[in-house]
Amino acid sequence: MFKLQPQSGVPIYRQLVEQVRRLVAGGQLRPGAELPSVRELAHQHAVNPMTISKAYALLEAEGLLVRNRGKPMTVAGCAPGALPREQRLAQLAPQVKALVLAARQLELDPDDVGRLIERYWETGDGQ
Amino acid sequence: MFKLQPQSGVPIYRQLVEQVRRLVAGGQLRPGAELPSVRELAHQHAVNPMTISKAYALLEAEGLLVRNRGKPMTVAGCAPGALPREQRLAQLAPQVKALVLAARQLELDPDDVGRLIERYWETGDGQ
Amino acid sequence: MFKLQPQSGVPIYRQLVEQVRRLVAGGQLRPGAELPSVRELAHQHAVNPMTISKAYALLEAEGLLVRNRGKPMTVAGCAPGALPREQRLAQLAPQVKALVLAARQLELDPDDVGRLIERYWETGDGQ
Amino acid sequence: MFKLQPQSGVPIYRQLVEQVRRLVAGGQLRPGAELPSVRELAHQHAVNPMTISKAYALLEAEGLLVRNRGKPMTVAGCAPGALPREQRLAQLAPQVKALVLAARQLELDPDDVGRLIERYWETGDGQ
DNA sequence: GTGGTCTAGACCACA
DNA sequence: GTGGTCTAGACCACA
Repeated sequence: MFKLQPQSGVPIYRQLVEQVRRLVAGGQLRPGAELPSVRELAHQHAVNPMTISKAYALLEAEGLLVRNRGKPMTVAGCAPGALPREQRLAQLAPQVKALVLAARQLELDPDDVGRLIERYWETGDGQ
Repeated sequence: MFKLQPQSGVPIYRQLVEQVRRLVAGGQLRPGAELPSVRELAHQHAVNPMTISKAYALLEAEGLLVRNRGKPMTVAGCAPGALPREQRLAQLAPQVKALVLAARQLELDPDDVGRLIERYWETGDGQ
Repeated sequence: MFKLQPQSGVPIYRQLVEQVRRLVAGGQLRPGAELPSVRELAHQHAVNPMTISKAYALLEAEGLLVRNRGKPMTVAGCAPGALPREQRLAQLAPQVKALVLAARQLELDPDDVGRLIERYWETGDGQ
Repeated sequence: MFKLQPQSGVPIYRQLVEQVRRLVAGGQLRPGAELPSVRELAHQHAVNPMTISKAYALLEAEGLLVRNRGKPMTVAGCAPGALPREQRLAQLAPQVKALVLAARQLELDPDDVGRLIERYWETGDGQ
């Protein structure tokens, strides 16, 4: 469900926060849905439980997740369901801008990038 | 020449290192080309000079830049010139994979992403 | 400036969060004021730096404090300054209610409590 | 008879323990008096029975309550009856100190606090 | 079983 | 100097 890249420079807890936000925005995590337990995620990704816990705590403070004492955390009932496409596109903008910057610095053109995207889309094993 | 995003989570010095690498790989910075001074860059981006200095030091250790006493740093003469397209594409892969992951989590499709890329490409204001 | 009671049952980081909120609401910490460093506070109260850090992070998320890279955290410029007395009284309500409950269970009367309050007020060394 | 605040940061079982101690110290629960059943309390406060049970177990270990097979727990016959006022005041001290600290941080004065106490005393709905 | 709190300590980024 | 991130691991509160 989640893909974490410890090497990327982006803090792990932050990667997790962003992925949860996107899965909710995209409708793959609906209000009420249960999240994997802290321990389970920590074990799966060979990461310390506190790192996961920190991400969950931030998402709770944000109102996106709710804590259920003694039970798994869930997506908040009052969380916005899947967002309209426009807003989802907006959420992707920073990453797209960064990619465009990188591609231009590498003297590549939009078609190069488009082909790369298609290639990784199909395999789906993303990162 | 460079775009730094302090908010992105990626360390500033690391953003700078990667951008220099790309500009060299893409041929926009050719062997012998001069780089902006530490002080100038620091001032432009409202960043501590030591941060810039750290990036330059890493690039020097890597052999990509050379220090010239009393004069601006330059791209090393023995630096690989512009790389073949294949290698430049390979350098973009991690970012593309991350973008594909994000787009799929947002339930967007490749065309959505393609249109976004075209949009930001034209404006050219990178990030 | 702060008084932490590890024994009280209330998490330490939470005690700290509440005290900062009150000092800001009361005007003793004005916008722009610097807070003690994480290490200093941790050392003073014989507490782990991460515990202090967690409190500061929450207050930053709340918008009450701002981080200044490499420099001490400060009260946010846009933080509400000292609040009107009514709001400060409201902030005290939960504790007063709890105290009233406790006093009634102990079969004490309001004058008993009043005298206790005066006694501890004078010494000022509160807890 | 009891008021539990899950939000207060103080563990629920601990709130319950302290309230029983106070009701005994204040004479409202006399030796031999019956306590509500675990199940009943758990239901009333929407709390897991094990939480109530833990509080009762601690009070039993302390000698304040006794378990009666098949019948409700009771206040121990050998429990100290109502305590002298001095001791009851002493029991209130930590909370009063905490309140004084909070009030001073909020730049309130003893009269403000006194009026608040009177207000909540009358309504009697404690917390 | 669930998540929360705290410690001791390493190492990083930035000023 | 400042704060941030992460680990390994103990122990707590609650279901």
